[in-house]
Amino acid sequence: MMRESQFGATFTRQEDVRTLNSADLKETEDDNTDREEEEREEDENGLPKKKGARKKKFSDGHNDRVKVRRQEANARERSRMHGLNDALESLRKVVPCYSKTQKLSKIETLRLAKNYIWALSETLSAGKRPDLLAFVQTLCKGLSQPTTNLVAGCLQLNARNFLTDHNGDVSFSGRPQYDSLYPYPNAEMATPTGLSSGTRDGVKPFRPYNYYASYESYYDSASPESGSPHFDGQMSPPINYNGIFSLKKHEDQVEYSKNCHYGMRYCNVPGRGSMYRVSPDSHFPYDLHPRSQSFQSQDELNTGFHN
DNA sequence: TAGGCCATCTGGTCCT
DNA sequence: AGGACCAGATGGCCTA
Repeated sequence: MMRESQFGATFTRQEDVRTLNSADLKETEDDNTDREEEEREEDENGLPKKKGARKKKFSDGHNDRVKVRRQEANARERSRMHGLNDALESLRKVVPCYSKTQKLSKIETLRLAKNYIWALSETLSAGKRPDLLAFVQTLCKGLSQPTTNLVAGCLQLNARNFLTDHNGDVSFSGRPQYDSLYPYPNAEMATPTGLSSGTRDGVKPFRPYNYYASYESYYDSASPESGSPHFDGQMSPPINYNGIFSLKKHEDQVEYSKNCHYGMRYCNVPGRGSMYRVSPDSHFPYDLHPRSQSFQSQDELNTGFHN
């Protein structure tokens, strides 16, 4: 069954030129090849009309060569597309949201990359430290809601979202992530190595939440009086390392780069020699890979933000 | 089940 | 002539 094309102009042409799948190919390829030089004339409706069965016969050897060339072209095309996908995968790893299990689609990856470049350019041209919310808004422009949620979720990664268990593994605490941006009144700040009682025992049930809408409402409501969130003077513009934003000082970024050439999932926990990982039974929806250094920086971020 | 995303096949066009 | 690139068609898989 022919799928209706959304482009009417090409549809009429495609009615006559049926695209063949691999199964069809075997049956009709020889026939199509034979018609290659068939002469045509127009009928009373101006449509091409077959003049007659003047098929040019090709040898089996020629037909075989045609088949082989087509197969080779298919292989090249596959290889080309794989190269394209590899490049896209590389791009996924450097845009501000990388998850191995919940991959961004191709189009969303390109959109996010474009926004990221734009946001960084704006930061550079402004010559001052960016407002995180404005940065996030730029980042999420034109993205689908799920992708916006994913990006927002990535940006809200917080040290207190991860608990170190007795094995040294790191699991998600289950605390709603929007707490990091919208703390409950009197919420305590957690330390990198532990949580206050209010976070672990008082876990609030996760509920659907529109991150982007919350960003917007917060941002829109910000006034000079209330003050949009600012970071303290030690913060740098948000820099992405394999999907995790960092506001750490530059020397720490350099240090991180030296230690983590292959991305955060290969970073060792200081003093333990094992890797951080998100517990499989965690409630965190993405298999993000927190790096040890991010613990302090994320708290710095939140401290600065909350203040 | 519909819709989104993806891989693959395919023929057309352009370039070397 | 042959390869690269492109876009349309198609079917499979997954998810809401």
